[in-house]
Amino acid sequence: MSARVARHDCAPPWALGVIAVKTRSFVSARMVAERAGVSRSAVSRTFTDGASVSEETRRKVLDAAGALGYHVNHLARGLRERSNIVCLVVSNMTTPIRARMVDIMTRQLQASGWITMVINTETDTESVSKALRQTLNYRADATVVLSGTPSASLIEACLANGQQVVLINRDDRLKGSSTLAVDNSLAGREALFLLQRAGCKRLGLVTSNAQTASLVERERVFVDIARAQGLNVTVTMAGPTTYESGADAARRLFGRSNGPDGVFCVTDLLALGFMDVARDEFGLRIPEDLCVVGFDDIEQADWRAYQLTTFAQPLEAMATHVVDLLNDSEGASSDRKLFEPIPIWRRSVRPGVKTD
Amino acid sequence: MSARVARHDCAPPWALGVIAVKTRSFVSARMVAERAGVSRSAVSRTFTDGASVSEETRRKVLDAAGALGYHVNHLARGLRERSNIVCLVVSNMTTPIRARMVDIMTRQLQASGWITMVINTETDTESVSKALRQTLNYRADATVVLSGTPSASLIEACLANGQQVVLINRDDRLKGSSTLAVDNSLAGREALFLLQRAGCKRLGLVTSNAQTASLVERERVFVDIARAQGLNVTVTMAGPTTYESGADAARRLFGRSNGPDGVFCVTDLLALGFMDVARDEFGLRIPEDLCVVGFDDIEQADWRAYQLTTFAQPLEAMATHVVDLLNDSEGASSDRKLFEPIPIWRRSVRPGVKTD
DNA sequence: TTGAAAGCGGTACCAC
DNA sequence: GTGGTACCGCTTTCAA
Repeated sequence: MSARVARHDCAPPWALGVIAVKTRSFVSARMVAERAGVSRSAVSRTFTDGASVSEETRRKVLDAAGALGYHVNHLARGLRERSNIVCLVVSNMTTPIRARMVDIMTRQLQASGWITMVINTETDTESVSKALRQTLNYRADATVVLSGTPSASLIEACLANGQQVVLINRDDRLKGSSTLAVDNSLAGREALFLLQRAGCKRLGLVTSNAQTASLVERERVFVDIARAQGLNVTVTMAGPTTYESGADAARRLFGRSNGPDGVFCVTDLLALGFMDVARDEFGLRIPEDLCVVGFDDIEQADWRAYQLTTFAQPLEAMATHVVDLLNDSEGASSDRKLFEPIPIWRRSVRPGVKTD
Repeated sequence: MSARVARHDCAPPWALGVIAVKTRSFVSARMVAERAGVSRSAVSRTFTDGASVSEETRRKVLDAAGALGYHVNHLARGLRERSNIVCLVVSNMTTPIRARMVDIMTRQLQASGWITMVINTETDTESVSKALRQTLNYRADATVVLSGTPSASLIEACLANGQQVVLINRDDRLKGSSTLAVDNSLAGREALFLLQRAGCKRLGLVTSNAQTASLVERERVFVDIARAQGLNVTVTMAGPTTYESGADAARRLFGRSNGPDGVFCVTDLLALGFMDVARDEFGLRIPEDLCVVGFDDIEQADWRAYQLTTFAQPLEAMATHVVDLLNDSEGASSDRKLFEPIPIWRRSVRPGVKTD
């Protein structure tokens, strides 16, 4: 691990009154008790919710605590009870959608009294494993996996240790873990519908090589339904789930004759890169010559340069559900909840010719 | 706080061998010791770096630990020694630049053996206070403030409790805390130089109402130097540090006659909104009619729709410095390190007429 | 090398 | 209501 050496290079707490120089180290309940002239138990009770302390004692304790700068040690508390720690496992944190997920999750967890340990992982299993072990080391009460691909065995270790495990937008549906996901097939179906209604004839689909369950599902449904209707779909997979991959996809698709006039990009980031190249390098007008649908509704999709029609994930609702799950703990552990993506209408798809 | 009730609603560990049903709760060293037929001390030593265990014992312990799924309890360990926890205080996490900071910081901290607790705060002092108290509750060894405005008194509480405190890009230079910042005056100066070299005559500056030390400094230097040269600068402050504010700023600046032809936006996000409106709503060509310089070098600045000339913060180097600071702990606690922003040349500023 | 025992900071249970 | 005590899980002397 780390190569740090420093230990308690400072006066022990009980030397406090004597030395009084640069105290260092944390204040303990014992110190507060001494100063307040009460027992440690009294101090503990003062800071415990269902207490039973006289107003008098309470005040003395609070005064002493304030003067000393006392803070209850949750590490010690977590020794007997729950640690109140939630581990958030996430990869690709800089992606706008992921950043928002982390933002919303941490915010809601915090508001509900949890403390969040963020484990930032590469997508590969190895680094997730290392990370998850930390989860266990710190006795997290729960692990929430936003992304990355943890090995089933490790998740099982978390479960075996009594942790709650919540998987978001992933397929591995392990016994004992809760899963929440966005209804990707709905998005795929709806995307196709939007493009068809706009009168698009030559359909394209742009995806990444990440091949996440979510991505694959969106693609599958879009393509299947289209083909069932006798429509061909040109599928392009240009690289990771990035702006650049979207740009590359556009070059491939329009580099040959007869490019598509309606494209579903399984991610906004792909869509934005795709749009830029379609316009700049191939002179296509959006939505006149080309309609584009994305997924995620990242902030940039609303920027004037794009105005991308897309689907929003109900992130706040999803986070609320996670928090509820954790707070219940008993409540229906091994379930799967599906959230409906919300279509966001902007200008990258033509208004559509009503045919009713 | 939270309203959760559940306690150890499960068989005690020592019932394991007997009941063997849905074990739950964490495995302890004692259980490993029993199974391995050694003392608890032996188990502890096996997992301590400078151990002194016979190969035989070690193997027995590791076998038992593996079978039981044992993980050292860092909470208990942190009771006597350092907790190895670092608190990362951050606000506005969805902002691209902030997301990257969090990403890089967590990654490097992790790599160096630290575990990161993320405290997501509104920018207001109150919520930061609440958050920082958590820091103390969990006995974090250090607190790293990426953004938000913690009250000086709380920071002092952290310091008094022996925490290391590192402030990034903030001005509050408290005794005992380390500060790292980007050289904002250099950026302001350089931005002005770029615009002048491009032949811009009517200068503008777009900032936000956040009035961070960093933002103020960039503005101050840009404006001061320009005025010292007899050039006037129109300063616009449209709202928070967002894309929309940049857009609004453009509307204000170009809504009247004789708008600027060279603008320094103190943040990329402002710059991108500014560019979109300048082009779409006022028909200005960039860089022919209008030159724009930003700051941060967020990913979007490199997108084809923008190609913004800007300054990058050397985030990796900064994170490395933070980690070094934490690992040293002794090393020059109360210092301030300045990092040079790196100019990134793109196409939002004209090549510039050399005049040498 | 090993095991026993003390202590880290709290909370819960116990009499008083 | 209050203080004493046991115990949470670990590391660390200290003898053996």
